[in-house]
Amino acid sequence: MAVRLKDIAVDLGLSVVTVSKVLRNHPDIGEATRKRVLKRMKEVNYQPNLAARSLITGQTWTIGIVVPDLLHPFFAQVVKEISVEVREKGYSLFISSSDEDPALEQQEIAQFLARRVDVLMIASAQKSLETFRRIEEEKVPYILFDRRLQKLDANFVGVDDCAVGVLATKHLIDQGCRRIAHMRGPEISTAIGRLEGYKRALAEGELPFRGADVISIGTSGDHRGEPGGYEAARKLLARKTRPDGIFCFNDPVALGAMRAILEAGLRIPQDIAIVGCGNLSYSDFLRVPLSSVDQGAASIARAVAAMALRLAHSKGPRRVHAELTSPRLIIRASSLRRSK
Amino acid sequence: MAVRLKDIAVDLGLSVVTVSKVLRNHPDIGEATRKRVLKRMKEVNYQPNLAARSLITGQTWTIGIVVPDLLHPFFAQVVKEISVEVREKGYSLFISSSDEDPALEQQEIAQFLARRVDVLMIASAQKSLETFRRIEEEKVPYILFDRRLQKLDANFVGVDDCAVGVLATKHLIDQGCRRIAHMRGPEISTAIGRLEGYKRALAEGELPFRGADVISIGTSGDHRGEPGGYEAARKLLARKTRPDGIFCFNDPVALGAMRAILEAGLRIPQDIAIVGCGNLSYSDFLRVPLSSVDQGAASIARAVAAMALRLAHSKGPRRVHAELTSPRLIIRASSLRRSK
DNA sequence: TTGAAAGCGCTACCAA
DNA sequence: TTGGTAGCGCTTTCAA
Repeated sequence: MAVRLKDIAVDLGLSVVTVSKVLRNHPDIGEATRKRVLKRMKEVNYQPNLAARSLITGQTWTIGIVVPDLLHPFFAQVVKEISVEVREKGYSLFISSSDEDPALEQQEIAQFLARRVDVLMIASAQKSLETFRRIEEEKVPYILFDRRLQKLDANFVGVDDCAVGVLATKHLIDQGCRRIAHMRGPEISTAIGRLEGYKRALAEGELPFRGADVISIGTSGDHRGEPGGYEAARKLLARKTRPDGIFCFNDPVALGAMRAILEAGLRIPQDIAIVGCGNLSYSDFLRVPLSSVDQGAASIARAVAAMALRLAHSKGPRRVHAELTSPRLIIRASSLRRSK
Repeated sequence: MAVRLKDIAVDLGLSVVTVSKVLRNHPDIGEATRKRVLKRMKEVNYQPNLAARSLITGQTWTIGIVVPDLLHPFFAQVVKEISVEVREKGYSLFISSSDEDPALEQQEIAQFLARRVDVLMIASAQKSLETFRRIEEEKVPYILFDRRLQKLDANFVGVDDCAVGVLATKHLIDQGCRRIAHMRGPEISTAIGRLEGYKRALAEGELPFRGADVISIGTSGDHRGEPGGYEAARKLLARKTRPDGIFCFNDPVALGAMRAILEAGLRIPQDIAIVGCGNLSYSDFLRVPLSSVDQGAASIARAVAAMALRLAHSKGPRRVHAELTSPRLIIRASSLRRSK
């Protein structure tokens, strides 16, 4: 049905090989022949069958990306930017949203491996290394982004989560907060890093670290965090001494916390200052505009894409590489207690 | 490098054909042989080379989806849900975010056609029919969603945009608004339909339609609409008589409008009531929680996926089919002037 | 500069 | 029930 190399070859009285060479810009082809072939290709709107090509070359010019939740603006933006970057180089992008389910994620990765993607990009919900060992067996290069696994020495691109925690917490200290709580995320690297940064900033600010001031918002996905933040804040407010600042794992959690605080008749930031993370698109328009640490989705995406293209073209064993990007604090009303 | 059918066949002293038949659950295979083969496949973790299979069968088990902006929550959700639906049936999803650029979109569609996707799903930014004629030439089934083109008789799934306009406008009338403005979107079917619904609701409510009350927010992408809404509202407010209700093409536009209105010292909804469309995730947490028409992204996604699976499996010429889903109004403070 | 032959990994068809 | 043969559309190698 579709036009094949052979059809063009027959039309022009040439061999398939010659036409194939023109297609791939092979140098030893006469100028006249090349022009004739290209002209004919245009005329019949020839599209090479990429499956046939892949079968021989072993390259598919496809990349697979797995994110825990495409609805999360951070991941949506990363995927969008990556799609632009790799398209320019002729790659197509397979997408999968794993819904934070390790089993589903594993299944999708297996699917992508079966499709012989040239590179895999994964913001993983895995707890074990099994899946990655499998990928390594297949010798398909892969890049983790946003989240990494302890004990797994793999390519990685993500924000410096410890710096996120420091930035947010130090800012709250600068704003005069003296009892800062932290609503931490689940047991993944991002939450662990941000907690680490929180502790470090407290230490630098000579404030005591109290284990009770760290409250967990459960194990469900990121953007499901609003109810989690609400519950956590209610618990904090029920205590004898309440915090005067809260660093929230992410923005949805911060929204939930804000809701509970406002409901309790307290003021933000005067009674409790809030900083989130993620810099949600519409943070400016909230009841109290939300201060937030921006992870720089665009620069992460660019770094992932660049690394992927490097990996796709390099042959043989590759050295593992990790890239940390710098977060940026966006100060809004929810944490601004002092005019400068 | 990777395990092939042939390797398994040799290991077990069988022919490639027999192993291939086991792989595909072909009936005429002895139970004993089948078990041996399956066992070995597990052992060596066999993954069939899908490119080789596609080359013969002509099916790739891939679907291509093109959206104008993946960062837009509506499209992110649609893609996410579709990815879940089609994955269950063994399909993988190619994604592309066209950035509302018809040329880029066309290029990506061409890429997907070259990859011989089994179905295409497009929320299109095209103005002309050329691209679609090309797709039809290739006989690849395609589905438009969210937006459709006049004069193009194609498969379509989307919300009933006229109903969106009616729902929003009628609600404003019910809330006592008597001079309702409409901030309309660019020249695409969604904006045209919503405007149509606006007019219809006015007529039903026996309110006059005034051309001047329809104000355009420019041609840039959906989510870029906040500045557009702000500008449009400023213009409306500068007039001698201002509206007491505004139906906005989408939520970002509504946010912009709200900003301008609050800045001008007016109250929402007492002075001006607002209804948007899209039901942004965090509408509840806005300065004034925003009433909005929900397009039902999930049900649109399911309908698109179901239609795609039908098309992928049906042979020969297919009848074109259009499916309209019903919008739902989510009432929040921005339009609630009367308690019931 | 051009092309014949071989083959990528798999499936379709038909014979044993 | 099993398997030989042919071939999907293309690239690779090497000879002309």
